[in-house]
Amino acid sequence: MEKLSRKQEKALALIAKRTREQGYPPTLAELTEELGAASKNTAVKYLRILSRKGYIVWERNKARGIQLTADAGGGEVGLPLIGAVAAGAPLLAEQNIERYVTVPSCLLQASAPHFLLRVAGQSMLQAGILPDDLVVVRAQPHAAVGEVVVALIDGEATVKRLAQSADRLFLKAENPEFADIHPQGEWSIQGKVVALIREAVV
Amino acid sequence: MEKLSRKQEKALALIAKRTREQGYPPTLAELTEELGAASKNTAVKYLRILSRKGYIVWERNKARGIQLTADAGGGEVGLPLIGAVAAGAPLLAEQNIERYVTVPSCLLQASAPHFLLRVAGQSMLQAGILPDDLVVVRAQPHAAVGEVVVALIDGEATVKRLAQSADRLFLKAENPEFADIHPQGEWSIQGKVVALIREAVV
DNA sequence: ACTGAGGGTGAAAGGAATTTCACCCTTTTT
DNA sequence: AAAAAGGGTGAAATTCCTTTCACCCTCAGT
Repeated sequence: MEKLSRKQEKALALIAKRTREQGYPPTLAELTEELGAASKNTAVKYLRILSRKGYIVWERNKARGIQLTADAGGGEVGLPLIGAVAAGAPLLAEQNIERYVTVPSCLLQASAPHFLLRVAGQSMLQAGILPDDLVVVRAQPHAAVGEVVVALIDGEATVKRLAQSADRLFLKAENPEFADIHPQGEWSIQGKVVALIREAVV
Repeated sequence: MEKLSRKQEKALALIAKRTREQGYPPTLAELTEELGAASKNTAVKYLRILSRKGYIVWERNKARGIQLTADAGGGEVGLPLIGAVAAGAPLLAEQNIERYVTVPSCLLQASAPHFLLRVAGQSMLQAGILPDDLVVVRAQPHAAVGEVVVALIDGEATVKRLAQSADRLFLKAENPEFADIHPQGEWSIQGKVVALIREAVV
C-alpha cells in the first residue's frame, strides 16, 4: 500500500479517532477544524488522497460518507461466529452463523475472508488454546504443515495442528492425552487460525 | 435497562447492522426505508424511544448523529494499550499508552475502566497465557484470591495469579519453572485480567 | 524554467439530512 | 370512558454537508 506523508497520516489518525470515540466519522467541517485548517477544501483534498491510496472508502454526496478500510489500522470488522455446524451445509452457510462479533482488524490478514469459531475440548491445551476460546480463522482450503488449522471431519469442525507423515497429512492435537487424527473418509481444511480471543479468563 | 418492543428491537438491530457493515450509522431517510416506513417521522420516534431507554446516544442536529451505547450489543470500545511502563508514573498515565486497540465490548465488564497489557515471558503458560498475548484488564485495586491479576512491583507490570498464604497475599506463576513472588517492598494490584487477545497464532 | 504534487484559502451553490407541524389509528393502562 | 403510549403518514422549513471554482504558495524532479 502506498505510503502516507506525515500530514496525511495525521488526517487518517484523526478520522480513526473520531470514528472510534464517537461511533461515526467526522464531517468535512469537523475534519477541517481538527486539522487546524481554514478551508473545507483542504479536508476534501486529504480525503481524495487517502481514498486514492486505499486507506478509506469515500462515498461522495453522503454526509460522513467516510469508511476506514480494514488496512487502515485501528479499524474493526464484524466477523461471523460459527455456531453449531449443520450437517452437510458448508461451514460459512448462513444457518451456521450464530452472531456477529466485532474484531479489531489488526488481528486479520489483509482483506481475506475470516470467521470465528468457538473451541470445544482441551485438545489444544499445550498451544495455549483453551475450551470456549474464540479462534479467528482465515478461510482458506490449504495450509502449511505445522500451522494450526480448522478442519471439517464428518461434518464436525475441529481445531488441530496440521502434520505430515510420509506421504499424507494428518491432524495432531497439542495435548498428550489426545491421539492424532488420521482422517479416513472425506475431510477438508476450512482455514488457518490466525488469532485468538478469550472471553473469560479464570 | 428498560425493555424494547419487537419493532424497537428491530430498529436497533438495523442501526447496529448498518453501523457495523458501513462504518457509520444510517440517516433518518435510510432508516425509514429499512424500517419499511413511509415517513421520516416514524424513524424519529423510534430514535426518541431508543435514546430515552438508553440504547443509543442521539445527537440532535447532526447528520447520522446516532451512537450505539456499549450495552446495545455488538458495540466496541477503544482501549489503551500500555507499553513500556515509565518508572514512577501511574500505569494509566498518558506517557505509558502505546496506542489504542478496538475491542468488542462483549469482552468487557459493564462500564468499568479497562486497559490492555502485552504479556512478557512464559510465566503463565499453564493458564493458556502466552508471551505477546494482549490481556484485557479491568482496572481495580483489589481482586479475589485465585484470580489472574496485573500487579505493579518495583515499577514493573506483571501478570500473575493472586494467591494467599496464612495471612498475606502473594503472586503465583502458572509455570513450574517460575517461583512464586512474595513481594518485599511496595506493590499494588492494578486490575484483574478478564479476557485475552492473541494476535499471532503459530 | 517548467511541471506536478502536496498543502492551503475563501466563498457560493446545490443537495442532504434533520426538525417540526398537524393529523391519523390501535392498544394498553388508569 | 378517557388518557397515555406505541406506531404511523406527509409536507414544509431550516439547518447541515458536500461540492466545485478560482487562486495562492512551496518544494522536488526534469
